[in-house]
Amino acid sequence: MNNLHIAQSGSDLFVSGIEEMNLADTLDCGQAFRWSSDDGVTWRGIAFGKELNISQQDGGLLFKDTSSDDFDKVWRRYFDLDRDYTALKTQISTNGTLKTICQQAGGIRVLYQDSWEALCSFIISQNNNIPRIKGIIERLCELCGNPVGSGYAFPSAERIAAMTVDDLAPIRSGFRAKYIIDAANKVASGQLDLSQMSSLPIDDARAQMMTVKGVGPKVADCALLFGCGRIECFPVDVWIRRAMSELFEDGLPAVAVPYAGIVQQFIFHYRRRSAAATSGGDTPQ
DNA sequence: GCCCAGGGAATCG
DNA sequence: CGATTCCATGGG
Repeated sequence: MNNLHIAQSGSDLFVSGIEEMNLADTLDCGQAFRWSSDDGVTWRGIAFGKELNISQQDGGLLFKDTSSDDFDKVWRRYFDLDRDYTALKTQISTNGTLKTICQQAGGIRVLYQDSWEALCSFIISQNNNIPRIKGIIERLCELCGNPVGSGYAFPSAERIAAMTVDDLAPIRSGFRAKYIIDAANKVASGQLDLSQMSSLPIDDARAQMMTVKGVGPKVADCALLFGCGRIECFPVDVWIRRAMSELFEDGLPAVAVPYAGIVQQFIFHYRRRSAAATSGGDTPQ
């Protein structure tokens, strides 16, 4: 088990007992698209309709202006703080290659995001690059999200369902606009019930997700992993396909299968980081 | 101009 | 079935 320690100091919350975590890697590895930082230490973002300023310092996480209520209801689960990543990494490190990956990319935690935001975000991600994905999502929030703090919340499915493809022109999402609208319509109408996705048999959940136009196996797995807590999902994109053929020709080692989604993030980050290191750092961040 | 980007739908043998 | 091609847009 984790030995999480939570201390209040004024209006801030300080959380320690998670020394193996790397906040910057976690927020900037391409699993969530609404976090930004000027210095790589302090991060600002909006999730579940709440703005957060957070930094990693003195061996812990500093949640600025955060009530223990918000921490318990939102951030504790969002940052997956009750999972013992140390034990997980020790277990999968019985494989030599995974041990190296854990050492170089094991600070990432899989964020538990809002299911609708995750579905919509990974629809936008298809055949796209991370900086542009962030831009499209930011414009979508500015276009029709509710104001929150210094920014805008991610718009609800109902709000987007009230719009047309032409209405989405300002966000410049290209051919993905029609997919966003279809997803919003199916979620807002109840035809796709995202609240069931955390408990449905995984093949049923995946099939449900794929009833949305523009949602195939990869986007479905990303939405299930990052938005519905389904860590058995292992989304395969171009980076993972490359990494797997280079590092694990016989597939994911059995010891990692129960945590496939978390290990996928480690591998994804490890592979992209090595690409950046060997190409002069000009690889997309 | 080219190629690629956290893919998927449509089309064609 | 598997293999191509097209899809919008922006950066390198």
